Amino acid sequence: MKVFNTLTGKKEDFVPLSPKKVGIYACGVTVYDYCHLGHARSAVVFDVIKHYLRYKGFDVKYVRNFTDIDDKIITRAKTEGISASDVARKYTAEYYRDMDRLGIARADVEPKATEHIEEIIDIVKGLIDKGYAYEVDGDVYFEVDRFPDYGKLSKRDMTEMLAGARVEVDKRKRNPVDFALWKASKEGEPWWESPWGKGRPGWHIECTAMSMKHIGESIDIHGGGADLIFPHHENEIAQSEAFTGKPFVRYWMHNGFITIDKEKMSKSLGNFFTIRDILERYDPEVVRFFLLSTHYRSPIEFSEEQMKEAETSLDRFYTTLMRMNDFIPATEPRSAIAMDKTLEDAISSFKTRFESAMDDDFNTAQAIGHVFELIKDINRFLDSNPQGRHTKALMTRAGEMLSEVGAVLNIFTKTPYEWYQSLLKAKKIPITVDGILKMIEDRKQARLTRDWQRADAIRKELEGLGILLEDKKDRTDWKVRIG
RNA sequence: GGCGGCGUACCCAAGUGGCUAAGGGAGAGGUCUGCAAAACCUUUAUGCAGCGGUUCAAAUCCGCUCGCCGCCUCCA
Repeated sequence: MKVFNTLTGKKEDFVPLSPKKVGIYACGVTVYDYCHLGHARSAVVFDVIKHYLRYKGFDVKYVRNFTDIDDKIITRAKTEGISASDVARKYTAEYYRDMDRLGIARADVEPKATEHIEEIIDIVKGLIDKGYAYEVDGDVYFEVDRFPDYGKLSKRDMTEMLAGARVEVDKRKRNPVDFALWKASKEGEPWWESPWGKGRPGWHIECTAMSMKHIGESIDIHGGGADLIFPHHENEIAQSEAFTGKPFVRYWMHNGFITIDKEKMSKSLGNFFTIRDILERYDPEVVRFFLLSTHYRSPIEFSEEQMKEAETSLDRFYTTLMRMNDFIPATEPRSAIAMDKTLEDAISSFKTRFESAMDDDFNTAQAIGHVFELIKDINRFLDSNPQGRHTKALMTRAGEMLSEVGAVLNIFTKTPYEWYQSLLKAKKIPITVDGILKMIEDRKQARLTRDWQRADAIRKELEGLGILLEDKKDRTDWKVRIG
């Protein structure tokens, strides 16, 4: 397995610290507002990575944190007129609401900064004792000059950074790039007792404390959005390695951004869509498919058109699945045996192809491509009008394989019926399944009497609502129109 | 200004040294169908931003140029 490591800038063989065990720490969210699509991408990507590592037989411990104390939370508390902890509680609940709807499973541990104040204080103390940090007026700063490797992740030189620094220089810092480990609390702000007085943790230190507590001093994979590389992850390395003297992370993994009109989707630009906005219009599976149809490190352009294409692709998948399902119960076990060497080969090699795509730095885009190659082979085979026990076995095998792969990617997991039902809901189509079935029945009567005009009128009426009918040999199926 | 990334067909998107450049969408033609839809078949890049170079061999490596984006401030 190869994994792209931000630290070395290369794809490397994946070798965990202890064989068959993997510790992953992914930076979660600061709970001060609703999550947008960018948060969804990170969550989906690391969720799939976790699933795939388990699929490969690793014993995975996946930790995803919440930053529940921070400047932005405090600011938000003021504007909403509630306490900082209420802000954190509220948006943590909203986070779960969105992620649950997106089908993102809970991490094994979901630690919160405020539940690790003791550990944080211990590390800050340790860093002061070791001479890596200093206290000024109740604030504690990490002294970047004391850590020669500083900049190794984001590949920057401290002296150059100073030249281009847009940061306002805090005179109390020994070096403008020094960053806060602990902040003295101002009047009215939340605080915890510490050796340096009342205060709260800085942003970066919580991840050091929580990853060490829940995984260990060295972890296999640490991930997050690419915007966390600097300063957040750079600072984490400095703190953690200064504190333990050990390498902090073996593989740093960062997902790319979502863009709109080629620009990064972000709060500050205001060009973002919240997860719930998008789920108003699209099925969660469509969102996941959209996010996985591009490699995790590349930027993804968000647009209605892209979402429609994702929906269309999924529809192709489920249409084929419906054909496969149709076939299975309809077959008489005694009828002639049909063989299709091409399909057999495609099925046999499918898992290998899927795995080699995923082994190559979790290339979900290619893996999905392989799924559609198989879909094409299945359709071709089904078009050849096969019969018999052997065919049935092939379809069953193909179906099992698709659902196994689907479980890893967390797409392709519905039944076709569930897919159309949820499209009905996502597109807010004003007719129930029973209503549709009733009209199909009426049309069937019309067709029996060869009343084509009436039959076509019913088809038209449903089409107006966004429902398409497909006449099969023995019945009529309905679908939701895409686009 | 420093650092990093990207530029593959009409659109999206894999592929990073060697068989016919995956897959999806869109378009055109066809098969099938009461009509449709779906599916399938054919078709749409002798070429991978441009120009040079390395190599028996490059979309893939190197250099330059152009264009776009990101990070350097909170950010997934």
